[in-house]
Amino acid sequence: MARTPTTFDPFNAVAEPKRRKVLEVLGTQELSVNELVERLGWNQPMVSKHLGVLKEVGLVSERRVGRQRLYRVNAERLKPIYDWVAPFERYWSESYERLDDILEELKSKEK
Amino acid sequence: MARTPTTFDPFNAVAEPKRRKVLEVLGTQELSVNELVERLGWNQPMVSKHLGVLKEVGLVSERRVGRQRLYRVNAERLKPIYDWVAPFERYWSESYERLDDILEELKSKEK
DNA sequence: TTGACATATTCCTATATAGGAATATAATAA
DNA sequence: TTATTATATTCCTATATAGGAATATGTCAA
Repeated sequence: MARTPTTFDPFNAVAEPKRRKVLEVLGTQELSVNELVERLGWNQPMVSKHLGVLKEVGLVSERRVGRQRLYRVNAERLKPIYDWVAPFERYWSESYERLDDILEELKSKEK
Repeated sequence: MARTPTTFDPFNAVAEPKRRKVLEVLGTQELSVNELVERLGWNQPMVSKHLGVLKEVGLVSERRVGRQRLYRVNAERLKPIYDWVAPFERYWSESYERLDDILEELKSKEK
Protein backbone atom coordinates (compact mmCIF):
# COMPACT_ATOMS: atom_id res chain seq x y z
CA MET A 1 0.00 0.00 0.00
CA ALA A 2 1.16 3.51 -0.71
CA ARG A 3 0.71 6.60 1.37
CA THR A 4 -2.64 8.14 2.12
CA PRO A 5 -3.51 10.26 -0.93
CA THR A 6 -2.98 14.00 -0.61
CA THR A 7 -6.64 14.55 -1.33
CA PHE A 8 -7.78 12.13 1.36
CA ASP A 9 -8.13 14.78 4.04
CA PRO A 10 -6.85 18.20 5.13
CA PHE A 11 -4.02 16.58 7.10
CA ASN A 12 -2.53 15.08 3.99
CA ALA A 13 -3.21 18.07 1.77
CA VAL A 14 -1.47 20.36 4.23
CA ALA A 15 1.50 18.07 4.81
CA GLU A 16 3.04 19.52 1.66
CA PRO A 17 4.86 22.73 2.67
CA LYS A 18 3.99 24.50 -0.55
CA ARG A 19 0.31 23.98 0.01
CA ARG A 20 0.58 25.49 3.46
CA LYS A 21 2.33 28.44 1.86
CA VAL A 22 -0.54 28.87 -0.61
CA LEU A 23 -3.03 29.01 2.25
CA GLU A 24 -0.84 31.46 4.14
CA VAL A 25 -0.54 33.80 1.17
CA LEU A 26 -4.24 33.60 0.49
CA GLY A 27 -5.08 34.31 4.10
CA THR A 28 -8.43 36.00 4.17
CA GLN A 29 -8.08 37.55 0.74
CA GLU A 30 -9.46 36.40 -2.53
CA LEU A 31 -6.70 36.14 -5.11
CA SER A 32 -6.48 35.16 -8.76
CA VAL A 33 -4.08 32.48 -9.92
CA ASN A 34 -1.77 35.04 -11.45
CA GLU A 35 -1.67 37.08 -8.28
CA LEU A 36 -0.66 33.93 -6.46
CA VAL A 37 1.93 33.16 -9.11
CA GLU A 38 3.47 36.59 -8.53
CA ARG A 39 3.45 36.45 -4.77
CA LEU A 40 4.68 32.89 -4.57
CA GLY A 41 7.26 33.17 -7.32
CA TRP A 42 6.43 29.75 -8.73
CA ASN A 43 5.42 28.86 -12.25
CA GLN A 44 1.75 28.94 -13.15
CA PRO A 45 1.09 25.21 -13.68
CA MET A 46 2.60 24.50 -10.30
CA VAL A 47 0.32 26.96 -8.58
CA SER A 48 -2.71 25.61 -10.44
CA LYS A 49 -1.87 22.06 -9.52
CA HIS A 50 -1.54 22.79 -5.83
CA LEU A 51 -4.75 24.79 -5.95
CA GLY A 52 -6.35 21.78 -7.57
CA VAL A 53 -5.46 19.56 -4.65
CA LEU A 54 -6.55 22.17 -2.12
CA LYS A 55 -9.82 22.59 -3.94
CA GLU A 56 -10.45 18.86 -4.09
CA VAL A 57 -10.21 18.55 -0.31
CA GLY A 58 -12.29 21.67 0.13
CA LEU A 59 -9.56 23.83 1.63
CA VAL A 60 -10.12 26.51 -0.99
CA SER A 61 -13.09 27.68 -3.01
CA GLU A 62 -13.01 29.04 -6.50
CA ARG A 63 -15.08 31.80 -8.07
CA ARG A 64 -14.96 32.59 -11.78
CA VAL A 65 -14.87 36.19 -12.86
CA GLY A 66 -14.23 36.71 -16.53
CA ARG A 67 -11.13 34.77 -17.47
CA GLN A 68 -9.91 34.89 -13.93
CA ARG A 69 -10.51 32.43 -11.13
CA LEU A 70 -10.50 33.87 -7.68
CA TYR A 71 -9.52 31.55 -4.86
CA ARG A 72 -10.09 31.88 -1.17
CA VAL A 73 -9.45 29.75 1.91
CA ASN A 74 -12.19 27.67 3.51
CA ALA A 75 -10.88 27.91 7.02
CA GLU A 76 -13.54 25.57 8.43
CA ARG A 77 -11.85 22.67 6.70
CA LEU A 78 -8.82 23.24 8.90
CA LYS A 79 -10.89 22.70 12.00
CA PRO A 80 -10.23 18.93 12.14
CA ILE A 81 -6.52 19.67 12.35
CA TYR A 82 -7.02 22.27 15.03
CA ASP A 83 -9.33 19.99 16.98
CA TRP A 84 -6.87 17.15 16.83
CA VAL A 85 -3.79 19.10 17.85
CA ALA A 86 -5.34 21.51 20.36
CA PRO A 87 -5.67 18.94 23.19
CA PHE A 88 -1.91 18.47 23.17
CA GLU A 89 -1.28 22.16 23.61
CA ARG A 90 -1.54 22.05 27.38
CA TYR A 91 1.36 19.64 27.62
CA TRP A 92 4.21 21.44 25.98
CA SER A 93 4.42 24.06 28.63
CA GLU A 94 4.66 21.36 31.28
CA SER A 95 7.32 19.44 29.43
CA TYR A 96 9.07 22.56 28.25
CA GLU A 97 12.01 21.89 30.50
CA ARG A 98 12.64 18.66 28.58
CA LEU A 99 12.71 20.34 25.16
CA ASP A 100 16.42 20.91 25.20
CA ASP A 101 17.10 17.26 25.96
CA ILE A 102 14.92 16.16 23.09
CA LEU A 103 16.57 18.48 20.60
CA GLU A 104 19.96 17.27 21.77
CA GLU A 105 18.83 13.72 21.25
CA LEU A 106 17.68 14.52 17.72
CA LYS A 107 20.89 16.33 16.86
CA SER A 108 23.14 13.52 17.99
CA LYS A 109 21.07 11.05 16.01
CA GLU A 110 21.54 13.00 12.80
CA LYS A 111 25.21 12.02 12.65
CA MET B 1 9.93 14.43 -7.36
CA ALA B 2 7.97 12.35 -4.91
CA ARG B 3 6.08 13.48 -1.84
CA THR B 4 7.72 15.03 1.15
CA PRO B 5 9.03 12.13 3.24
CA THR B 6 6.98 11.15 6.26
CA THR B 7 9.97 11.82 8.47
CA PHE B 8 10.53 15.30 7.05
CA ASP B 9 8.47 17.04 9.71
CA PRO B 10 5.57 16.51 12.16
CA PHE B 11 3.06 17.59 9.50
CA ASN B 12 4.00 14.69 7.26
CA ALA B 13 4.40 12.18 10.07
CA VAL B 14 0.95 13.00 11.39
CA ALA B 15 -0.75 12.97 8.00
CA GLU B 16 -1.00 9.20 8.33
CA PRO B 17 -4.19 8.46 10.31
CA LYS B 18 -2.66 5.49 12.09
CA ARG B 19 0.15 7.58 13.44
CA ARG B 20 -2.33 10.07 14.82
CA LYS B 21 -4.07 7.14 16.46
CA VAL B 22 -0.83 6.02 18.08
CA LEU B 23 -0.33 9.46 19.57
CA GLU B 24 -3.92 9.56 20.78
CA VAL B 25 -3.65 6.19 22.48
CA LEU B 26 -0.36 7.13 24.06
CA GLY B 27 -1.71 10.42 25.30
CA THR B 28 0.20 11.31 28.42
CA GLN B 29 0.96 7.76 29.38
CA GLU B 30 4.08 5.77 28.84
CA LEU B 31 3.27 2.49 27.12
CA SER B 32 5.25 -0.51 25.94
CA VAL B 33 5.00 -1.73 22.38
CA ASN B 34 2.91 -4.72 23.40
CA GLU B 35 0.50 -2.55 25.35
CA LEU B 36 0.09 -0.47 22.21
CA VAL B 37 -0.36 -3.60 20.13
CA GLU B 38 -3.19 -4.67 22.41
CA ARG B 39 -4.93 -1.32 22.56
CA LEU B 40 -4.59 -0.65 18.84
CA GLY B 41 -5.36 -4.15 17.66
CA TRP B 42 -2.68 -4.09 14.98
CA ASN B 43 0.15 -6.53 14.47
CA GLN B 44 3.41 -5.88 16.26
CA PRO B 45 5.66 -5.04 13.31
CA MET B 46 3.12 -2.48 12.15
CA VAL B 47 3.11 -0.75 15.51
CA SER B 48 6.90 -0.81 15.68
CA LYS B 49 7.21 0.68 12.22
CA HIS B 50 4.89 3.55 12.93
CA LEU B 51 6.66 4.16 16.22
CA GLY B 52 9.89 4.24 14.26
CA VAL B 53 8.66 7.07 12.06
CA LEU B 54 7.25 8.96 15.02
CA LYS B 55 10.51 8.56 16.86
CA GLU B 56 12.57 9.73 13.90
CA VAL B 57 10.67 13.02 13.74
CA GLY B 58 10.84 13.35 17.50
CA LEU B 59 7.13 12.96 18.16
CA VAL B 60 7.78 10.16 20.62
CA SER B 61 10.61 9.23 22.92
CA GLU B 62 11.70 5.77 23.85
CA ARG B 63 12.97 4.43 27.17
CA ARG B 64 14.34 0.92 27.56
CA VAL B 65 13.36 -1.08 30.59
CA GLY B 66 14.41 -4.68 30.53
CA ARG B 67 13.19 -6.19 27.33
CA GLN B 68 10.50 -3.60 27.03
CA ARG B 69 10.61 -0.24 25.33
CA LEU B 70 8.38 2.39 26.81
CA TYR B 71 7.18 5.11 24.49
CA ARG B 72 5.72 8.49 25.28
CA VAL B 73 4.57 11.51 23.30
CA ASN B 74 6.75 14.57 22.91
CA ALA B 75 3.94 17.07 22.68
CA GLU B 76 6.26 20.00 22.01
CA ARG B 77 6.93 18.65 18.56
CA LEU B 78 3.27 19.19 17.72
CA LYS B 79 3.63 22.88 18.46
CA PRO B 80 4.53 23.80 14.86
CA ILE B 81 1.25 22.30 13.71
CA TYR B 82 -0.70 24.12 16.39
CA ASP B 83 1.08 27.37 15.64
CA TRP B 84 0.36 27.06 11.95
CA VAL B 85 -3.31 26.17 12.24
CA ALA B 86 -4.28 28.31 15.24
CA PRO B 87 -4.34 31.63 13.33
CA PHE B 88 -7.10 30.24 11.10
CA GLU B 89 -9.26 29.35 14.07
CA ARG B 90 -10.80 32.79 14.32
CA TYR B 91 -12.26 32.52 10.84
CA TRP B 92 -14.41 29.46 10.98
CA SER B 93 -16.89 30.95 13.35
CA GLU B 94 -17.28 33.98 11.08
CA SER B 95 -17.73 31.88 7.99
CA TYR B 96 -19.80 29.28 9.76
CA GLU B 97 -22.90 30.28 7.85
CA ARG B 98 -21.15 29.26 4.62
CA LEU B 99 -20.18 25.82 5.85
CA ASP B 100 -23.36 24.19 4.60
CA ASP B 101 -22.81 25.57 1.11
CA ILE B 102 -19.29 24.23 1.02
CA LEU B 103 -20.30 20.78 2.15
CA GLU B 104 -23.05 20.77 -0.46
CA GLU B 105 -20.52 21.71 -3.08
CA LEU B 106 -18.25 18.87 -2.01
CA LYS B 107 -21.06 16.36 -2.02
CA SER B 108 -22.25 17.23 -5.50
CA LYS B 109 -18.69 17.00 -6.78
CA GLU B 110 -18.29 13.47 -5.44
CA LYS B 111 -20.71 12.14 -8.02
C1' DT C 1 23.34 -22.82 27.17
C1' DT C 2 18.67 -22.87 25.93
C1' DG C 3 14.16 -21.34 25.50
C1' DA C 4 10.81 -17.78 25.73
C1' DC C 5 9.50 -13.23 25.48
C1' DA C 6 9.73 -8.29 23.53
C1' DT C 7 10.70 -5.60 19.81
C1' DA C 8 12.97 -4.23 15.47
C1' DT C 9 14.31 -4.98 10.72
C1' DT C 10 14.46 -6.67 6.05
C1' DC C 11 12.44 -7.84 1.71
C1' DC C 12 8.73 -7.24 -1.32
C1' DT C 13 5.19 -4.68 -4.19
C1' DA C 14 1.38 -1.63 -5.56
C1' DT C 15 0.56 3.01 -5.50
C1' DA C 16 0.59 7.94 -5.55
C1' DT C 17 2.74 11.58 -5.80
C1' DA C 18 5.64 16.55 -7.17
C1' DG C 19 7.70 18.84 -10.55
C1' DG C 20 9.21 19.88 -15.36
C1' DA C 21 7.80 20.52 -20.06
C1' DA C 22 4.51 21.03 -23.31
C1' DT C 23 -0.02 21.75 -24.55
C1' DA C 24 -5.01 22.35 -24.08
C1' DT C 25 -9.07 25.07 -22.82
C1' DA C 26 -11.63 29.23 -21.89
C1' DA C 27 -12.73 34.00 -22.29
C1' DT C 28 -12.13 38.49 -23.99
C1' DA C 29 -10.64 42.10 -27.24
C1' DA C 30 -9.51 43.76 -31.82
C1' DT D 1 -12.16 35.19 -37.04
C1' DT D 2 -7.81 35.93 -34.76
C1' DA D 3 -4.71 37.19 -31.26
C1' DT D 4 -4.07 37.46 -26.47
C1' DT D 5 -4.65 36.71 -21.83
C1' DA D 6 -5.75 33.49 -17.85
C1' DT D 7 -5.75 29.08 -16.22
C1' DA D 8 -5.96 23.99 -16.36
C1' DT D 9 -4.41 19.50 -17.94
C1' DT D 10 -1.60 15.85 -19.79
C1' DC D 11 2.54 13.19 -20.13
C1' DC D 12 6.67 11.85 -18.01
C1' DT D 13 9.78 10.02 -14.23
C1' DA D 14 12.18 9.49 -9.80
C1' DT D 15 10.92 8.55 -5.35
C1' DA D 16 8.96 7.12 -1.05
C1' DT D 17 5.97 5.00 1.10
C1' DA D 18 2.41 1.27 3.95
C1' DG D 19 1.51 -3.14 4.73
C1' DG D 20 2.27 -8.23 4.63
C1' DA D 21 5.39 -11.93 5.57
C1' DA D 22 9.34 -13.61 7.38
C1' DT D 23 13.17 -13.10 10.17
C1' DA D 24 16.60 -10.88 13.10
C1' DT D 25 18.05 -8.87 17.50
C1' DG D 26 18.04 -8.30 22.35
C1' DT D 27 17.05 -9.62 27.08
C1' DC D 28 15.81 -12.35 30.71
C1' DA D 29 14.91 -16.87 33.21
C1' DA D 30 15.76 -21.75 34.19
